[in-house]
Amino acid sequence: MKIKYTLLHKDRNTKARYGTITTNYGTFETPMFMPVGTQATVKTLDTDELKEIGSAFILSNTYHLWLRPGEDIVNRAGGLHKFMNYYGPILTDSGGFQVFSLANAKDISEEGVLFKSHINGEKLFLTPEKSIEIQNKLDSDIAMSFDECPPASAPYDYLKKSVERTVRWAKRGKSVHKNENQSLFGIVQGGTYCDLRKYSAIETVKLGFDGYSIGGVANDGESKEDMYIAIDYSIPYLPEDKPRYLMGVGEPTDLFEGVERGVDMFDCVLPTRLARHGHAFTKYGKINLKNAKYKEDFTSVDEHCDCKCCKNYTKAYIRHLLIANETLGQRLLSIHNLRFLIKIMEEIRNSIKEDKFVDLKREFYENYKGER
RNA sequence: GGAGGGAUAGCGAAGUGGUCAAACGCGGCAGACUGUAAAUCUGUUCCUUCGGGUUCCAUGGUUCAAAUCCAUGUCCCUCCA
Repeated sequence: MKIKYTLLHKDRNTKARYGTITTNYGTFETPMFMPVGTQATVKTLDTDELKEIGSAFILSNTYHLWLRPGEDIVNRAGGLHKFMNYYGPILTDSGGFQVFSLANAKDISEEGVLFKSHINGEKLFLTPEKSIEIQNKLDSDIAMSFDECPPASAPYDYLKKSVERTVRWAKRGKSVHKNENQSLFGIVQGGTYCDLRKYSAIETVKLGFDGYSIGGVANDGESKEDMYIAIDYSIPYLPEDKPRYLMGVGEPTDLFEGVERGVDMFDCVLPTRLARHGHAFTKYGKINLKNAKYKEDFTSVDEHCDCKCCKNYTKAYIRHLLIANETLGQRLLSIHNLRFLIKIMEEIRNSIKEDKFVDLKREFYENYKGER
């Protein structure tokens, strides 16, 4: 079946909303944060651990799985869930972001995008139709339309052409989407331009998708303000009865800002990447566990956290693991950072239900400062 | 006892008359990271009141100039007896 979004409560003071998404793997509350598992794995975690920290949807990536191991292998394995042993909902990104992020993917035409494989340099051509076909075979619960994700610094004229083409790509992708067990989302682009966001949203919504994403907001040194503007320019044109997904975001404060503006779904590599690089989110801000000041700090990473890293280990131990290049350190911090964001979302949902989102946000910001 | 090789910044290791406060690696200290080409990348690492000061085992010497050449000493390594 397709996913079903149910709007259950609108916050009295902001555009924040509480709802549920029903999937083949159960019903999950929104707003939600989705861990990223590009290559059919949330780096360093196994699927039991994902369940333990309360993850619902996780992401995977069309481009990466297309290259390796290939969508046919995943398909013959019985689909992505079975292949990776994750029996929860999975969303696959279309490869659109890779058009932007891979240095070798520069040849963009109406037909599609010419990539040079980052693995072996092989020339590969990805089209909107191909992306959807691959995602059909991967058998994710939500497929994303193939979009171009240009940097916000791109000139207006380019962004305009790109947005128009992305709408045409969305239409082409939708026309070949056959998997009745899979939902399909459209993506709103348009940088920080009000008219482009409006055009992109209205035209994409006309095509009729199961949900709508706001893309191109976390690129290329773009400022926070630009991100918030892009959301504000897009949301008014999205239907209330479909989920809104802010792609590639974010930091703890970004989640609050997004929810406040009416976003239901978020994903970001940051919690896991920061973890692998030794950084942890805490109630009082981000900390770098590799810093010498934690050498003899025998307290937990975040005393307010209920994850197994914080319940069982000390900063000094985690630091030792990181410095000694032991992967357990990266694993434990990944678990913590993901749990931190997922727990924020739990608190956010509860606050919306009681119309206290503004209070929760204020309280969070009062505590969450820079480095501690 | 004989023959030879070596001692360079926290460690390893280049450099064999001036362009050397001394390559490079590791270690140390910090920073970046937002739909993951990312267990990655960047900066920094003798002292300094930022003018400069003091270094390449020690001492003495040659030279306008020495980590680099010479002498002596100390310590280390290899081989032969």
